[in-house]
Amino acid sequence: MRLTDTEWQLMNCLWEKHPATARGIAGRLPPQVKWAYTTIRTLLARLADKGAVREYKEGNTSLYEPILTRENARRSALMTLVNQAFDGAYGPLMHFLINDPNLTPRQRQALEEAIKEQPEKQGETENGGDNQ
Amino acid sequence: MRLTDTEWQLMNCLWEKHPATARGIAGRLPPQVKWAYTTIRTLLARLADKGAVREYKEGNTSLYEPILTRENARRSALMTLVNQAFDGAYGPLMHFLINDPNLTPRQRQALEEAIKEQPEKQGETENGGDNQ
DNA sequence: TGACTTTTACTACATCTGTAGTAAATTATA
DNA sequence: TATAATTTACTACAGATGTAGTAAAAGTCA
Repeated sequence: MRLTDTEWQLMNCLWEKHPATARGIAGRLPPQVKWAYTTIRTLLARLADKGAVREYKEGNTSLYEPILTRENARRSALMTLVNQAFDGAYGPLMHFLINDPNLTPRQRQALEEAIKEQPEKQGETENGGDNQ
Repeated sequence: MRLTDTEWQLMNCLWEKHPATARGIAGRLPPQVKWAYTTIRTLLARLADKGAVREYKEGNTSLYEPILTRENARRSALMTLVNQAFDGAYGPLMHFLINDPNLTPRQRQALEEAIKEQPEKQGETENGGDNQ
């Protein structure tokens, strides 16, 4: 399951608190995000189409609930990144992380330890059952 | 600079060897990827538009060369991921990594060390000058 | 109950992405 | 130097994404 930028924003709100109404989500979006109410509805409908959320009615009002877990969404986003940008292996990703300038020396050292025994080509597992 | 899926494929070829012709790139794409020659040209033109590659002529033939570095492309892809999926902080990402089932116990242990002194909210730096 | 406010159900529309096709110009080749 | 193969320069077009708008139905409140 791939999420778009806007879908991540909504899902982040939903994971934080659910079930939620469109209005409720609107209230918990980051302050810079100023979407029309109908925009939020449109995006939620698309998420429901994809099977990432479930929509049900309470009286006349729609409530939304995540089906896709945060865990799984993260896993597949990370796999996508690793596959496209890091040769499909965690090793290069970790190498990259240890060169990040805002790591502390101790963190860097610990990461180096982790990489030492990195087997070849981890993370090449091609999206098999990443949903739910 | 954001790259799309197809753009990553081309850039990966270009970083590996450049300058390169469209035909040459076609030859170095992964075998499952079977794009028409003109598709590759279209994508390269879009990359040139974005300023990710430079296109120049050798006689009648176009040669391409990356302008965006692999390093920077990786950095910004990682930042995007961290921002949208991991609360804008490396900590949760690392937590996630240590729970990956195909880590060795020693790696896991080393990563745990790295996380211990994780400062709050790293990686929240909002895409400021991530190009070039 | 009449007048707002909210919600729903649809529709809209520009841009971006994936994936070419065509015609004309250039280059290689028999 | 015809003919074939390659490259260029443009155009095309469907599906995904971002971002709403409108009209009608339902709910709320004076």
